[in-house]
Amino acid sequence: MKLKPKHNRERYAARARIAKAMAHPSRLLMLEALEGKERCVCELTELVGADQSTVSKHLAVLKQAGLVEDRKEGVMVFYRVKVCCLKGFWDCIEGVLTENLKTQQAAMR
Amino acid sequence: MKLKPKHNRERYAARARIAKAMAHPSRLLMLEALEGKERCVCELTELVGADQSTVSKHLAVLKQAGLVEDRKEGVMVFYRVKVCCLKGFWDCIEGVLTENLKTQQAAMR
DNA sequence: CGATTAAATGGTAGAACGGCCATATAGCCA
DNA sequence: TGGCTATATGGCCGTTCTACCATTTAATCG
Repeated sequence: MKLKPKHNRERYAARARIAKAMAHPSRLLMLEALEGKERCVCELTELVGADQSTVSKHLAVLKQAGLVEDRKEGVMVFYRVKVCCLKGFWDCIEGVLTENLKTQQAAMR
Repeated sequence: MKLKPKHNRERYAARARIAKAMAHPSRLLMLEALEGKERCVCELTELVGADQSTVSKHLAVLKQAGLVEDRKEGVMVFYRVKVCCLKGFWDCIEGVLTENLKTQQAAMR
């Protein structure tokens, strides 16, 4: 029995949406900074070193993807990581980078 | 002691390059299809259902990121996954999707 | 209330992406 | 050699992304 292609397409589209949300240096940086420790937008803005509005929009992307959630406290908004599966992601990315380095070194000989 | 920000920036840029290479439905589909089984471009083209040139370019992206490698055999080119750490990636993505579904269902009440 | 501060939103310009078509390249075979 | 097939590449165009600036919104505090 063949799987329904429509469903598969939607499945990969959904996956891609998540991956896309992570596919930016600033967002990765924030994601890592937010693991196990919530931070306000002002702190993240300082960390990233971009305009506050830019950071706010990046956070909206992460939130929309379901990767982070926020909490309002007075004037400030604190963000934190919402999911618990990021380690696998980091390990994978690092694994690829390590692999690439190896390939690159092997190619130099 | 503070870490050098320049290096950190480059590190996150490198990570983002990998994540970006995966952040497309067709590329995710191919990546999964290529796990443990090499396939020619024609087969992948059929699988994805896009123009052959489009698929070829997607494959170039995956290759450039170091995620797949290729092997020429006669007129055909066979691609296969080059890294061994994709499981962590899939698990992470699926984890987020599951989490999102849960959140969504909880919100309906 | 008015001033101040944190964050979000709207607007916009430039860059990057993604699709297809047309074309080039390369290997195979008659 | 000429024709056929599998891939890759170049070009073009519409869409999306990303950054910043300007402005709005919301909460706090005189």
